[in-house]
Amino acid sequence: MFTLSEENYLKAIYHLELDTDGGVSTNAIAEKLATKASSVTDMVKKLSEKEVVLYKKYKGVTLTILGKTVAANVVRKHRLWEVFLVEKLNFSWHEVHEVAEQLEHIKSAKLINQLDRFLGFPTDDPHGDPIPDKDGNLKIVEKSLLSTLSKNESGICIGVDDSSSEFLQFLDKKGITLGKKITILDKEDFDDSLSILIGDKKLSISNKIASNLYIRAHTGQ
Amino acid sequence: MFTLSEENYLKAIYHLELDTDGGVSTNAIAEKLATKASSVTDMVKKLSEKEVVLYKKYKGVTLTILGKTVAANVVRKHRLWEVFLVEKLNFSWHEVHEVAEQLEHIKSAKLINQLDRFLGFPTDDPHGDPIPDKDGNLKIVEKSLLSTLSKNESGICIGVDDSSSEFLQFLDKKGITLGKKITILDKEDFDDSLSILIGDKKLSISNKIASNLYIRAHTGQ
DNA sequence: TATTATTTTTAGACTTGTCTAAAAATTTAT
DNA sequence: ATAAATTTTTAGACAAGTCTAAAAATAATA
Repeated sequence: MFTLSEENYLKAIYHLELDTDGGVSTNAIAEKLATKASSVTDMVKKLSEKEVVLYKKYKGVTLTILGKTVAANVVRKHRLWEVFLVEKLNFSWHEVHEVAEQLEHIKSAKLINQLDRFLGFPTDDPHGDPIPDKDGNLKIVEKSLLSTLSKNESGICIGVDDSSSEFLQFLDKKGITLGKKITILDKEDFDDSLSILIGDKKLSISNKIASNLYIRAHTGQ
Repeated sequence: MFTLSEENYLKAIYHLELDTDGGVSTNAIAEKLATKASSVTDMVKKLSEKEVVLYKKYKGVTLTILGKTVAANVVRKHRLWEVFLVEKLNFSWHEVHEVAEQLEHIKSAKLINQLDRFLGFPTDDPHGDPIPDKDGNLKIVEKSLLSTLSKNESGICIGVDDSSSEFLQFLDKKGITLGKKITILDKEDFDDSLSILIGDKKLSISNKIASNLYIRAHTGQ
């Protein structure tokens, strides 16, 4: 069994490994968890003894198969609870993270299995992130950043990169939600801003926004 | 804000105060929390500084108004989650306690308000215990132990005193559930066992069982 | 490649919540 | 009312998880 703190470290390493090649650095973990590198070193030694990470001094950290399974399960719980909060308790997508951070540590296999069923076995959380299955496997979806599309290309908005409360509330204000079709009307060379069509509305967005929106290519018309 | 441990102490004191007159003893708290009296002394000093309990050395502990509010809120959360588990996730009443012990510590006012609404503002948990309202007030219901009824009296089963998994599973096996009408057919002087009619079934139960079942007097035929 | 800068680890300390063992207070019983 | 038994508190220790400051290793640069 793992403590709350251990679970948080495993989750952080899990997320960092997804966009790092090779081991994850002590500093990276410290930054993600808003803690100190020295604390990370201590914890990583403990996790290594528990055989959930591989650790060689000064050489970074990687999850073992076991560690990956544990971490994915925490992520699974986090995302299932987020779905619950939005679908059943009328939370907005920008309000769910903080509460899910707590709920993800509740220990009960039955609870999470029944919750999964109750929610209709969802595959994605409210931010468009995939929910790991019981074995920790992630569905991989072909996705591109909106900023990489060319003029006249279009696609379906399927996720966000930055899921901070501020960004999500900004999207709400602009009417940008998951599932909507977005078409690039124009790209401005000067500042890389975009003119887009979303639903039936025309909108101008900065490159920073476009670099935080994931799009699934819209095949056919 | 209170730590998980502090919340558990407050809850224990809250429950103990309900059936104790005067302050609650250090030993009683220790027993309820399966800890040592010396640990209780330490914690009680801390709670006293936080002004949630009144404490005089060797004289026992009582909750302040603030402490009572905090404790009642934890109990409220515990019982609302129990309703959720039974009503929405198909848990049996003997399975909910352990999970609710974890869920009761999740901190989010919106979560608990929305959960309450989602469940239809329930007034009782699956064991028949009342759910404190937002201000911590408990509905008081006139109830008697089944063992105190006389021959030919009857009432509705509305709760249990012992809510251990073992007892609840025993009740399941015998078909004794909340809401059922129970009539005393006979009382045996020798061992104080009872012959009862529950629904359309005749049953013989020991005094120990009857001393753990709460009954609401059934006025009128 | 020698030197500087950065990253990582170690050493020692602190907090929270717990424990054991012994001392002090209270209660019970003779 | 004094002695014995019980309860409660104190004192000191420990584990988990964190921190700061200093030392060691690695990486970057001149």
